[in-house]
Amino acid sequence: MPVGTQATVKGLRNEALEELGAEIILANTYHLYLRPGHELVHRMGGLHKFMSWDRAILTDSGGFQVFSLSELRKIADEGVRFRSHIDGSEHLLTPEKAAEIQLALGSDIAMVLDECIETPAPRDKTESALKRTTQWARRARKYFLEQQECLGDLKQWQFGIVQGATFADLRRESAHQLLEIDFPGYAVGGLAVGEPHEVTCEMTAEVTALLPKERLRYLMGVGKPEQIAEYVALGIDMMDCVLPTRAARHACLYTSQGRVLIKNARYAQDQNPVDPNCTCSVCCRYSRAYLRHLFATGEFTAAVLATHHNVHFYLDIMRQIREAIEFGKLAKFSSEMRARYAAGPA
RNA sequence: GGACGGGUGGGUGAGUGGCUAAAACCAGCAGACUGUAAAUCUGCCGCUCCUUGCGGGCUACGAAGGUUCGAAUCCUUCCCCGUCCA
Repeated sequence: MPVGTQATVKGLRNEALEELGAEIILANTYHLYLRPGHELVHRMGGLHKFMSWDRAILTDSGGFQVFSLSELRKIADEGVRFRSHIDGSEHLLTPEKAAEIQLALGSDIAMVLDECIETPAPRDKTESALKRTTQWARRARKYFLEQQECLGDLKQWQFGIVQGATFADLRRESAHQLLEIDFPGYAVGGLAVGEPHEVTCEMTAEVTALLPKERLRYLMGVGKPEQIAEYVALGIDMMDCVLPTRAARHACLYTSQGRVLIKNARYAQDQNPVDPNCTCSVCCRYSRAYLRHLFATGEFTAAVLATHHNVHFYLDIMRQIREAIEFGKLAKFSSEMRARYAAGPA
């Protein structure tokens, strides 16, 4: 899932996303609540209409902002009190409020508010964050079901989020508690935020072992190209990551041959496409030398083209994974990807 | 011809006796980025040597001399550039 925090995937028009085959994108509750405001979006006919995107949208709850904006918020059992990073105003985000905002936005999948903490984290801190996340999930679910009752047939799905940092038993406990609450889909949160990749995999495996295969299992905020197939092999169905879009803006291109840091002087006269094996419209038309020049001169087309390529590359990885699964070759594909990226920049 | 002002590292531009191989910014080179406060952030950026150290040597603030223990900073002469006056 390409990430479009502010109701846009940075650097791409929706036409491009459609052409690239994106079926679902992410948007963010906290950010859209602050600006332009969920009520405004609701009045404009909902997020899909507002941003002119009729494919699926998943809205993150603001739980990640508990982690990333840690200096601007205070957590209590009631919810999270944020000081706006835009104008300093204070806002209380409760599990109910986060659900309400997402209902107003009208996303297809809403996430419950969770407390995402850094890893590694001490056990007592993890336990209290986990306890709170479960309580919040319960409250969010209750609110959501009441609204559903009250408003009739709601198409939106609500997902719970497993926490527990790097403690296997706490991860299992979290999963069990969420299963008890009963969600149509489950996410694994609070990973890839500091711990080694092997630990990310271990924790993911602990959780997917407990979550039902018939329901969607979503690993939040991952990953690097070479890690994606591994997560799928562990039972993950959905992922989102800012890496393809952010790295693109920072001149890092992902290719079939590894990373290409396109600003490097070595590409100044390179007439080859970014990735000779890529079929995206950027690789079909432009050279490495030209892309490097666009970055060197600070043209925003640089970011546009790079983002287009990277998102194509990521979505193509997913297409290849589906194909590999059909042919029973997922493990082989996964190890090939790891080998390709082991060497570092191409 | 005269009166002022000014010449600093690839660029812009601080510095007006020692803490200055010389601020800051830009350019250049390299790196990081994982539910986006990110078109962001970090490191290097005169040459050279080694035992790679808050190490040694050399060169450097228009040029050449001088004063001083010590000069980008003070003095002298010269050369450039800008503005104004004739």
